[in-house]
Amino acid sequence: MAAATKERIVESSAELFRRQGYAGTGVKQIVAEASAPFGSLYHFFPGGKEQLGEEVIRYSGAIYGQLIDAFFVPGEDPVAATRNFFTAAAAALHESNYADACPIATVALEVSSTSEPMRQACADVFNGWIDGASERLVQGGLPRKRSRALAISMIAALEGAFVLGRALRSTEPVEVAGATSTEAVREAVAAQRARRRARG
Amino acid sequence: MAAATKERIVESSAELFRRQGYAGTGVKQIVAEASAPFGSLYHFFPGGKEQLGEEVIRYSGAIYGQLIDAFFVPGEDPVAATRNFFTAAAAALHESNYADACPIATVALEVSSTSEPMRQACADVFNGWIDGASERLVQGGLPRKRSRALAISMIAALEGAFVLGRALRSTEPVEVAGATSTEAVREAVAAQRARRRARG
DNA sequence: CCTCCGCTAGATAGATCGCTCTAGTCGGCG
DNA sequence: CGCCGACTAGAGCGATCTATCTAGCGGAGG
Repeated sequence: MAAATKERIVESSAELFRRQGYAGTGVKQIVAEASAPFGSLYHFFPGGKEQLGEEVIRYSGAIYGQLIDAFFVPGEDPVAATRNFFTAAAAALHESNYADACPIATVALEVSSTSEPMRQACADVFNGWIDGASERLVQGGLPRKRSRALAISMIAALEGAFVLGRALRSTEPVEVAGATSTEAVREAVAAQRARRRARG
Repeated sequence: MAAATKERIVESSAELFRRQGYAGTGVKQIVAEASAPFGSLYHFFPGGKEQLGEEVIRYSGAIYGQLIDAFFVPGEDPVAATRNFFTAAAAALHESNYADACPIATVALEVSSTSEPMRQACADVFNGWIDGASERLVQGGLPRKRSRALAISMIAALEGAFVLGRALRSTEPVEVAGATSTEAVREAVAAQRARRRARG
């Protein structure tokens, strides 16, 4: 089926955008990487490169969101989940030779002031991640407000650690951010337990 | 003097790169924004756009490093410094209509896998920030190792919060990351005080 | 079988890219 | 003054950019 071509275009774009950004990737390079005919790109994405960019953001965002969900399993220890998540992120960064970090951060920074539809797509993805992680922490027994703050802190720490890690070619920032985030979750859990005990 | 032209080119480039990235900014746009003759760009930067990019990274990095230093004054409370720094960052983000966040993060992500000299420039800048902030925390009474971890966590938290904040058009991530970082510094200071008391 | 249409295929347009080149201006110095 | 080097000024090169256009392939439905 021909839909496979569209999928290949999206996947190749996702990989290229992640490594070299949106503006730094040409449509010719995309179709070459995807082994797709040039005309197909404009057949599936009549809105051109910008529409492709938006769909790639949402696609990559959904994949990475599932990855987050895979670590923060309801009912299991959120402290261990946080630690494991950052450890896995550090390993993936290292194994890809510091190329594959966040799939949308590069594009997000590029387009936040230049393309409203793409910026909106990034915002939707980030909000999805925040809400998802937050929900899992709530299920882990933390108060809603505290969970949201932790989720934002955690995602911000990861994104920033990726920025530093890619430039420094080191996993240290991811490891350090992971330790700090894990500690923050541990304290939140402890504080909540203490509150429950006090209440009875 | 003619050096003023070079300075205008660097400053205009810094602003454009920060908002739309390196690949998304053309040299024609740079000289137009700087009101500089086109030929001057290649007179001052014979290495072309890449050399300009590298110098802009180092220039912007130095400016922002001074900003960090201005908040973390030796002898003053590092907890308050952290809080004030993030508060100021949130205000700057809001006032620039979510355009001016980190001056080099966008470029750092773009070039980390595509230009070794520019990637190295970003690494040098980040290392400078980390060492600078770390040194200030040491002067504030914290152990060296703990200071480095805090500095990395703080800078990563800020960078990530900028990524989220620009896309979401909200200062919430910066505020939340600031609160988390401030709390981490507060705990480190408290722990160090306790250690000192125990030792006598 | 034939027609229709989703899709493939790529040539090509028109603009823009980074960059080179020559010509010219200007101030300072011998 | 005469000269020289630093800088200005922009035309223009080849390459590459995004996007459009026409032409044709090939399977499904009438």
